[in-house]
Amino acid sequence: MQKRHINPPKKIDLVIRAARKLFVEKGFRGVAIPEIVKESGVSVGAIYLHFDNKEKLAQTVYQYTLDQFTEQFSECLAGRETAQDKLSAFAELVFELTEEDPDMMEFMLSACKEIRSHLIIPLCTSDAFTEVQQIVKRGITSGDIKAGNYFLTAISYTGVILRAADLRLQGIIEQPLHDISAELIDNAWSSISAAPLPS
Amino acid sequence: MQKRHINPPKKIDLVIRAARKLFVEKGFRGVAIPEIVKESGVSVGAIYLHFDNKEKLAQTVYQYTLDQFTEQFSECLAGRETAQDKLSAFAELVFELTEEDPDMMEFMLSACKEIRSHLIIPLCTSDAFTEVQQIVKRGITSGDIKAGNYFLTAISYTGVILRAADLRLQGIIEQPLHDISAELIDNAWSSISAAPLPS
DNA sequence: GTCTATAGCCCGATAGAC
DNA sequence: GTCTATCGGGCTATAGAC
Repeated sequence: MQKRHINPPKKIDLVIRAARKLFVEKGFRGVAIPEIVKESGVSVGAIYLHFDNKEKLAQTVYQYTLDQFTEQFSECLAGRETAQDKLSAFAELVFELTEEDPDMMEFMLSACKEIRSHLIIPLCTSDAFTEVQQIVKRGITSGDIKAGNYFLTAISYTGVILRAADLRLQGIIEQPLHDISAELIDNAWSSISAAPLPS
Repeated sequence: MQKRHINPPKKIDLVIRAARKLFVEKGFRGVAIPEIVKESGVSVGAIYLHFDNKEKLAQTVYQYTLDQFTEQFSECLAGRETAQDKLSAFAELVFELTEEDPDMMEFMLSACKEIRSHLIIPLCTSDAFTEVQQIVKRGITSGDIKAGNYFLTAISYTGVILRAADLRLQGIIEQPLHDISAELIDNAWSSISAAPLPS
């Protein structure tokens, strides 16, 4: 759908990564351009050559992050057949990214809220999240997932998963999510499953 | 525990309310003191007489908001007996506040994340949220709620509820939460309930 | 294309009259 | 206690050398 490349030329990529890291640490308005210069090694002039302004830069960071997530989610879905398996794949990806690339995850979940542009796509209408909604929709049709408003069902599942990721990113959950993912995924699935789980 | 009053003298209250509204709209760093002056009708000097600096003001707003929520939650619990009823009361309060006092709810959920003070209490260790955890803990003991880590169980329930509130505040959910609260509360409870629901 | 230097603006916090 | 006026600092974005 979007034309952006996941691997843009090196310098731009450096700027995006550095900006994302700093946005997560200090918030969009808390980061000054000179800091991005220091973190990325790219000069002010070069940054403004590639991005119209700070806001545009942040939007690019957001789109870059969304694309990254969507691509990884697509890969994770390979070989997953049932709705339950596909949703588990979503949860596992979220948990893995939370541990391995916390900047990315935190930016996706909350740092981006500071960018108040009207043009920005809300997370839950992004490709990966609409795909989750479609998985749920088909799961309802096939009888695996309880009947109901598919959007509400989808956010119930993702609500459990994303809240855990959020609390882990804030340092409130101290264990790696991998250690507790089974319990969380079980809770999330229970919230939307059609049949009671066999004990 | 804390000594703050819920109803401080009028002028301070005006400043807190105005600041919270603006923080939600534009973020902590996006709000200039002169704007708070205009919104509250209280002058710069008066603001700095009562609050050491902008950061302290934000912390006061946060504590004020938490106290407000805790007090209302306590009232809502009156007459609720079972764990399920008590958690429903939590959910209903969140939904009601999301509709009736969106500034308060949005500030509590996310605007406060911008205040990076080390002294700030995370939401889920605040009085109201630790109370939810205790409700869950007792529910596990009594057999109403499935066995497991009580903290993870609590965040699973609240995850469903808070995500719905968040999406409503962002305008992504278009119906008033009251219209869909039954389905959401059912999903949240299913995620942690010990027994399968009777169909 | 890439850099440094700086113009121009706005903000937080204070000083000092009332 | 409350106000207005203002200072000093730090920011974004640009200008202009290389």
